[in-house]
Amino acid sequence: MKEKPYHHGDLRNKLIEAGIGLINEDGLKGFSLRKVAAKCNVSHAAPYSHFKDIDELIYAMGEHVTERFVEKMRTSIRGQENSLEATSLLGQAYISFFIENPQYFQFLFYHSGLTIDLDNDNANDYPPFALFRTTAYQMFHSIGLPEKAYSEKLIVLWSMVHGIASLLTNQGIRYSGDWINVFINNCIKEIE
Amino acid sequence: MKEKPYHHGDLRNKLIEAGIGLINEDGLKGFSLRKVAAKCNVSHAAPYSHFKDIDELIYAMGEHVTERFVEKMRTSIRGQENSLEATSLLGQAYISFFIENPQYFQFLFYHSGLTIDLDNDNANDYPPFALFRTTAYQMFHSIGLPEKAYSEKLIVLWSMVHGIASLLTNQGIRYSGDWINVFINNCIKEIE
DNA sequence: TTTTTCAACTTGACACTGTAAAGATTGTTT
DNA sequence: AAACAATCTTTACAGTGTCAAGTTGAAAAA
Repeated sequence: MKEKPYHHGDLRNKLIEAGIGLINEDGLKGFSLRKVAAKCNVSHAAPYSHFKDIDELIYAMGEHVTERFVEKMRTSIRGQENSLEATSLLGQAYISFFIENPQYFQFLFYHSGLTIDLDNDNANDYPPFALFRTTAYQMFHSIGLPEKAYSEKLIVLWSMVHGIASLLTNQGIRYSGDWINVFINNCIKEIE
Repeated sequence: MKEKPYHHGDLRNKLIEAGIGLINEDGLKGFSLRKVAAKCNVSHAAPYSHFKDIDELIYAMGEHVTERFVEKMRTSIRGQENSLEATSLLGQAYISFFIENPQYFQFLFYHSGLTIDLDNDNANDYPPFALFRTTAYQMFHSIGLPEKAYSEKLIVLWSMVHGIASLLTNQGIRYSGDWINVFINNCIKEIE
């Protein structure tokens, strides 16, 4: 509705959606620009009207997935007043998102070209991380943690959640389903 | 010395070494079977005498890198009697290995095709993990942790170390150098 | 010694990939 | 109506993995 660029509809957005769909179907290895174009019934060079190269399409797909990702995190803490509980819920949402979409972890963090700056607390940074930080900081405040330790404790917490997601979504690593709860429980313990 | 297959020397091993070298130089994106063959002064189809396809070469490269990886972990605890200290050292070696070779994390865990079974304590599993488990279990014993909690605590510990390595070696994530020590210190705290 | 054998390697081909250049299409602007 | 500009197609090229057929040469068999 925003932009109807041409007689074929809004190809740009359709390419992004088709690209994400292709990753869900064929995985990262089977991904190709020409397949995405074919999925949209356009010629193989049509994407070049909207993206400089394949990496720019992949980046746009990454932004799109990130939006869904942060949206899931947001809804997971909607109406939650207790910041300790909220931090735990965010961690669970973080992990659940990648368990529900196992392809996305590798895609987001190793292919999409996104950049995260862990040093600047207020830079234009990665929304999921910013959300996690805001909530965690409230929690740190509520439990009386000295402000000096905030950023350190935050990174440790996040790396733990991130590491769990990494292990659980790694294609080569097998585990029984119950590990998820084990992780989350330990995550909560770590927070307290 | 073991096997001199043919008049061109032991191509199989040279392909593996050249492949690892190529990843160090051009990164994972620039990797190709034909480049590896060219690096060995051999025709583009020659690798097929030693590997069924490119994935089999990559897997062999993964095994080779894993050997170096576990070797570094082993030497890091050589002569160390204190199991708590040893566990900490293993964690540091784990992280250091990937900081020294930033390409290897993504390669090992997302391209090499290695498989890890977190459920079986005595399966023919991933050597770095097996080493970490053995040492951590000794440490658990020494601090009097109930045996029932061993495997849980182990996975939590490892996912933390793994998550730190993941974040610190991610190309898109920027951080100031000091985070490494912050992580390690917190890791030690978590172990105690 | 001569011959046979056979794994290791080369050559050539194929389908597929990303991408660039040039041309065609069509809505918008002048 | 004419010019424009954005969107899409066609064509082309270098690079990729992989297969099939041919070549080589060292070691085994005669």
